[in-house]
Amino acid sequence: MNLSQIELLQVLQETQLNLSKAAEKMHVVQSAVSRQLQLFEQELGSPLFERKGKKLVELTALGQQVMAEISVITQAKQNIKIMAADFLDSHQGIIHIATTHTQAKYFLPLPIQRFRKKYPAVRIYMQQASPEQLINQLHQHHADLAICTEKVTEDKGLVTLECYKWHHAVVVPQGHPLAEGEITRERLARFPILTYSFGYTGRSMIESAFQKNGIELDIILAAADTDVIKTYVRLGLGVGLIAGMAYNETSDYDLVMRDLSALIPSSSTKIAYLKHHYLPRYTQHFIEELRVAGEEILTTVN
Amino acid sequence: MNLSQIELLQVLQETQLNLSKAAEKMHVVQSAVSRQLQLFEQELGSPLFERKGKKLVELTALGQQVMAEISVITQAKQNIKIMAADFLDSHQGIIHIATTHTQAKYFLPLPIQRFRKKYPAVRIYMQQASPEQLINQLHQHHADLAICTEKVTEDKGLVTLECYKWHHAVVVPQGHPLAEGEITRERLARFPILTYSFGYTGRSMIESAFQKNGIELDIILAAADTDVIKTYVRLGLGVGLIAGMAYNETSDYDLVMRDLSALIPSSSTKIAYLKHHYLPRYTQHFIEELRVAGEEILTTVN
DNA sequence: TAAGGTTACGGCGATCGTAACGATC
DNA sequence: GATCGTTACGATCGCCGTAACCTTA
Repeated sequence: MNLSQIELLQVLQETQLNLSKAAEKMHVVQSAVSRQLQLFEQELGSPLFERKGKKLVELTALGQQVMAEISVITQAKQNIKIMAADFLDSHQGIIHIATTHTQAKYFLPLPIQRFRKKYPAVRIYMQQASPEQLINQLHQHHADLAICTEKVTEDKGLVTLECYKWHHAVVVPQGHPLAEGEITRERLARFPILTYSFGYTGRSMIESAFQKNGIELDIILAAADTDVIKTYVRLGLGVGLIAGMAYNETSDYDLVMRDLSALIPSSSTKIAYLKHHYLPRYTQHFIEELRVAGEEILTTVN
Repeated sequence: MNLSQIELLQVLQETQLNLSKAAEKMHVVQSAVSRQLQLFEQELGSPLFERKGKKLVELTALGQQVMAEISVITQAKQNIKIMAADFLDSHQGIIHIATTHTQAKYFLPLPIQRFRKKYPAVRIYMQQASPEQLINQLHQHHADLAICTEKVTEDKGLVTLECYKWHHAVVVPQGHPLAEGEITRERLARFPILTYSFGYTGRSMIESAFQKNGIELDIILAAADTDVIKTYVRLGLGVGLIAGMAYNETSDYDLVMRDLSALIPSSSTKIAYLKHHYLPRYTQHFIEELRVAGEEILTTVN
């Protein structure tokens, strides 16, 4: 048993058990990985893969058990490298952030700007995806941190930190009936609604708030992206149900925002990362920066 | 980075950072391990050990962090081997049990005998030690299971399962005053006491039961071993305070046992093993056997 | 001077790459 | 015939062992 065999198994999983692709990923010829896999299985005494002809099609029962340990080893090995690099220079490195559009555009700019001032040599790579995909990104080591509102607390392999709480708001064009007067769930439900797609930015909170009261919303457009929602609100398609912090007084001067904290329970945006993933110091500081910015949102809103 | 370097670090810790001893343990010459350590430190970019001259004296801060991951890898690697062996033949293998004298002599014989009937090809290695040492044995991978009454629940790295509850008893020679009449804490405390050493077989329960009531015991002999206690009771040195199941009606016919469940709260014997240690099926069955035997003790006593 | 550690060098074996072949869609 | 995997063989590079040397109790 050696580490390249371990790595091979890890890569095989990422390539749907395709030896050729795995070989390519590992920068060796295909015959090499074929042999290494044979040697490893031989050493263990049982096959790790079910084969159909020569192709690997799935993991054996043993393979599944072993694969769990493989992940542990890969993670630990990774941690050692990160620790050492962090020890050498804790002001240099990369943070891979996976987040949703709303966070990327309306929450992250300030903390990232501040962080970059303190750590100019740390690169920040940001990728957008749906919350479900974010979690995948973490598990596949394509991201170090995920920042989002939905789903992350359910995954047992993740650590989640609360970042900030916020609530939804409705935006309408100036002169729209909802721009004035008290807003109730019933009144809101009379208009066509534009809001987030399932699984995005507190959509679940919207669902539960109205369903619990037996009111059905007429959602005529669902998008992952607040800007798309605003665009169609401006076109007069209906009222926009968006995250409060996604309203910008200057650029959205033509829209009226009305707070819905009384109607929809607050949502909570979290920071998530893999439980056994060592975070270098600069990443820990980045998280601090996020939480500070989160605190500020709380205080400015109140 | 490769697995033998990982193993080297692990072994170095077990040999108090002595390269020569580590080399011997790994069956290679000393110069080989010296070079491998250098290569590894070079790869990481920082030393893992503080050196005094050429000698390694302690871990650096980085070394400590890295060492934690090393243990994880070692454990995972071990697990893979165990899993594979278990998969090949789940009726063959070795169980290393670490336990105290009391358990080894008075509890384990029955379940071990039964287990051996079902798994004749599984070797059982048993070693006796104090509860503290037992925990060390687990951490150093010298034992798979620890069976004892004290301490194991405090260690965060261990899984503990309750095995059975029992209570203390007093043994005296026939004709001794305590052989008759009601036994109270006060009455008991008037006699010289022979019981277990600190940290052994429910000794902590004895302490707390009497201290809480402001009564001091005159413990004139403390042993790790029930048989030693009985021997001196027979010589008339005092009364023996032992675990109830350590009294055997036939072989101890010359002693009188009086139950103390009313005076000393019951003790609980546990099975402990390392949290991330994979247990082969036969070991899981062995644990089952222990718990069945534990159940039986409960029912026969009541 | 014994014990622990490093450095230099030659030899051996593990693992790789090339290449030809087999199977499956 | 394109994709995927296995087998054979020669070449290379990593790692070990021998051995000489350094350093500190």
